Amino acid sequence: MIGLARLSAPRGTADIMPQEARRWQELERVARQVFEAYGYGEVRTPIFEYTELFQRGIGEATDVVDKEMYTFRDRADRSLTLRPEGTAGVVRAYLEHRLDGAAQPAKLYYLGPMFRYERPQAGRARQFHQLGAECIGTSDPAADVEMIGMLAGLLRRLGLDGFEVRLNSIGCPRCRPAYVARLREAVASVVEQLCPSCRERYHRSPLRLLDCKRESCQRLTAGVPVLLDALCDECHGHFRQVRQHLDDLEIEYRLWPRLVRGLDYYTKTVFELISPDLGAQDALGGGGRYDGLVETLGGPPTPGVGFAAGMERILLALAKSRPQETASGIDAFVAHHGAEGRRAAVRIAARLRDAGLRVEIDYLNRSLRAQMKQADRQRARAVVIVGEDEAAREAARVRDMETGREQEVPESNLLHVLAQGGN
RNA sequence: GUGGGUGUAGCUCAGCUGGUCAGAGCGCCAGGUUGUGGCCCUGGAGGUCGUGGGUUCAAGUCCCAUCACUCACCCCA
Repeated sequence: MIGLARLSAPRGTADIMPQEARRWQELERVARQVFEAYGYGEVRTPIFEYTELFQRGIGEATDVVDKEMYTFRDRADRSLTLRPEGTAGVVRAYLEHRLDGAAQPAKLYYLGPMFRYERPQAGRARQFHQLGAECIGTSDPAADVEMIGMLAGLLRRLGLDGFEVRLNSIGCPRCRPAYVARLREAVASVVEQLCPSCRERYHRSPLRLLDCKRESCQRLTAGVPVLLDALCDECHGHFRQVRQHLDDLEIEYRLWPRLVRGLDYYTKTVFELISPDLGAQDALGGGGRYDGLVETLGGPPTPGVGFAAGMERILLALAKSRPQETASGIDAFVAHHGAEGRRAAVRIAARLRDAGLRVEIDYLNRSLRAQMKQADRQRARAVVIVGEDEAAREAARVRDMETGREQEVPESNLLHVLAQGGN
């Protein structure tokens, strides 16, 4: 029995206890509703995949693949990895189930745990949860906007509205290499003055030089060519249409020329939704277009676009922007006294529950006074009291906890009285 | 992986420069009310002072290590 003396959930994981779980259920319910409204169907893919899927899909040079994956070998020595994001698995399923041969585009959504080995902090955990959607098989700019609109709509529907939409285009394999070359050239003279991670980026993924948070780096790269000005005609046109659709839908956004993303598969449109209430990890969700991903994973050339949002972060932002709603109470508490009263109480509680009422009963044989206190704490609308006398008459006293009014009711009439919400 | 902060009762926290410092409030349980909640009063249960070493006559209190939590960097959801 090693380490069990401490008994705590592993670092970076958390239990979601009943009170909190209700908020999760509400989020899930609304999310499914929104997804269905947009014509998306749920897909449930495995929690783990072959490691290679993520290496190829997300990109070897990304931080996620390079140092954040939970990778292990199974008993047959296969390398498996707990999924660090949802898109790769969904695209894999799309290909495996030959959705490329079905009606296009395929519209899929998912919901569930993801895993990344990182140092936990506010809004960041090792096991966290994302909800997301993928629209595979169309390069229509309207699909890009559908993603942004769907996520923004979901957040607003939940009661969040302080978020900001940031938008950029990072081009395609036709225009990006030339830009990256120009960028490298422009930065070459100041490389030595950049922060250590930017010096690393300069070699591995120059685009990410653009969104370093350090002021010193920002200053050094201030005059660098702007990605948006370097797009090829196709990417430029696509981006123009994306903006047009956003305007048509009256979705406010800010152009964020330095927004790049940490996963290699993105092309053209990228976006993030930022919350002002979250601290350092302030992205509620983000996504973009990935026109090369399906092909990278072995399928036919197929465009796609998607997004993912952090469920913990949404809940966190919701908690900060909205006063805590009080949990609803139960319909009735059945209090009893004496052996016969207890028998009757057990029977009554079961019947009321069968009828769909939320009913509690004391199993600790406590004094009536203690049972009343318990009922009060659980915010019971009514208390059904059954003592020896009432049991003998096959009746019970019903006390309205709001008004304090009490009346004796025949057992056969209890459901009727309680269903009316008082007496 | 790097840096800062914090670890004392279920929760929020007091415990000054080492010597009744093991406490408070809330919560929980019971009683005050032989069968009746919210307010009030009384009592009770509950703590390896994160863990392991060390210094000292004496260590929540000082030192070292370690673990955990937390915030930030990095990265992202």
